[in-house]
Amino acid sequence: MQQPIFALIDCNNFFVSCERLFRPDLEGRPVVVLSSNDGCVVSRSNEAKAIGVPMAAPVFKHRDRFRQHGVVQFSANFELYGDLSERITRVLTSITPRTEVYSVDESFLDLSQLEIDDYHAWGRAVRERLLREVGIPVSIGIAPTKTLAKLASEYAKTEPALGGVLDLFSQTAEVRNNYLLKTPIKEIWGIGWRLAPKLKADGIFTALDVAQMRPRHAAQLMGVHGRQLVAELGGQSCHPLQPFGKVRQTVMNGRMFGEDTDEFSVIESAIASLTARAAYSLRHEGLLARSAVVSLSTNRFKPGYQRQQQAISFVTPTADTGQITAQLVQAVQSDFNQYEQYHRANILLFDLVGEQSFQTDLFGDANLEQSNSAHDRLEAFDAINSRYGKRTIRFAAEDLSKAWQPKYQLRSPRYTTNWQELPIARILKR
DNA sequence: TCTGGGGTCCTAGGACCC
DNA sequence: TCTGGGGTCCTAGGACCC
Repeated sequence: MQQPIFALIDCNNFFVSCERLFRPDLEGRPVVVLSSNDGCVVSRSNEAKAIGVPMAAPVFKHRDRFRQHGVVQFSANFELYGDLSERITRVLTSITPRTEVYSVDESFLDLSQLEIDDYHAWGRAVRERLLREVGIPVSIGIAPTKTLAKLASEYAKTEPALGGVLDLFSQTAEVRNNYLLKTPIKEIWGIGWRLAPKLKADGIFTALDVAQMRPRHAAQLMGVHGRQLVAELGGQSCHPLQPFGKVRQTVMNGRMFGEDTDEFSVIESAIASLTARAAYSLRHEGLLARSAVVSLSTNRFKPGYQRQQQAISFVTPTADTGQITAQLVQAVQSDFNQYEQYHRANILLFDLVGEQSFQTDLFGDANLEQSNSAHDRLEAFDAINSRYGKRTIRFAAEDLSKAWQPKYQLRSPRYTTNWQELPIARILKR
């Protein structure tokens, strides 16, 4: 088996870059994209980083700074970002099918089967092509392991002299070690805020220190991940390319409400809507759930924070929106307290099985006819929505109330996925 | 007043069994 | 009834990622 050669293609400030694609007037200005309810900063342009807006900053703490520097704000427009992400994936898979879509803005490619003389030049060409065909700038790191490719892409992003590409694969061990030496541990993929102080207490400060740890020692401090981390930083690959993605284990859907509520009908409406989305994901991927959890909570930043949670399991695995909603609403009702101000609802579907392979319960045969008719009904339901637009038909419970819906006051048009919101070009005669 | 959403994997500890 | 070792399964929580 040939050694893999990984390229990590990482979109620069992805959400902000998507917004700028349709607003070229925002080039050079500080821009941020905000999470649901316009609560936190989730993407920042370089100019926004430069004036000191931290990642995940709560917006209300930075209002003054935003005003002072004329920071342009957008509510997250995931439909737009998802569509542009797919366009990038299409280009990358045309380069090689050995592509793993790691997240909405990152993909790993295995280059070991391609004939490439000069990896840096290859990276530059891919970068140019994505800029030309999709319009999104990327950074590219190339290395013998995913962890090193990730590290390389960070330098490709921040050191302009590299032209957006860092090839650590073709470098000598000495050059590679120099990069490891100047990388603080918290920048390493897999070391977060809990492990970093623990390692520092042990005298480990740089990626090179980690690479030189005894594997046993690393395992003691960080569990099995530690051992893998030492190997990966040393150039020995532990995380193979997963071109077909990982099999999904759960479907989660949760929202903070636009405003807090003590009305059960509002909560019922939220659960119905969250379930509709989650169950659709199941059907879309040909999956059924055997179990679910639903939880309600009050605002965790207010005194008296409460969280209640109920688990249910289904007699027969299901992706039926109506059935799941009914059971979740019933479960939540038992603990509902009319004197609480609820702030958030979450649902989690798990114990997933493929719809082909699921085993019926003891009474499966008796239910078969019923379950087939439910299946046909949902198929028609999804077909209508796919043809005429999302939520063209929906369950009545979803519309009991809109009070829970998050606010997206600053959302840009869905330029590429909604006919009503296409950009309009005007040609001026002169 | 205002603090995101959606995931994965590992581990420690309890319950239960022989 | 108590004692001890060792195995399995389940669950809650921790840690990480984007």
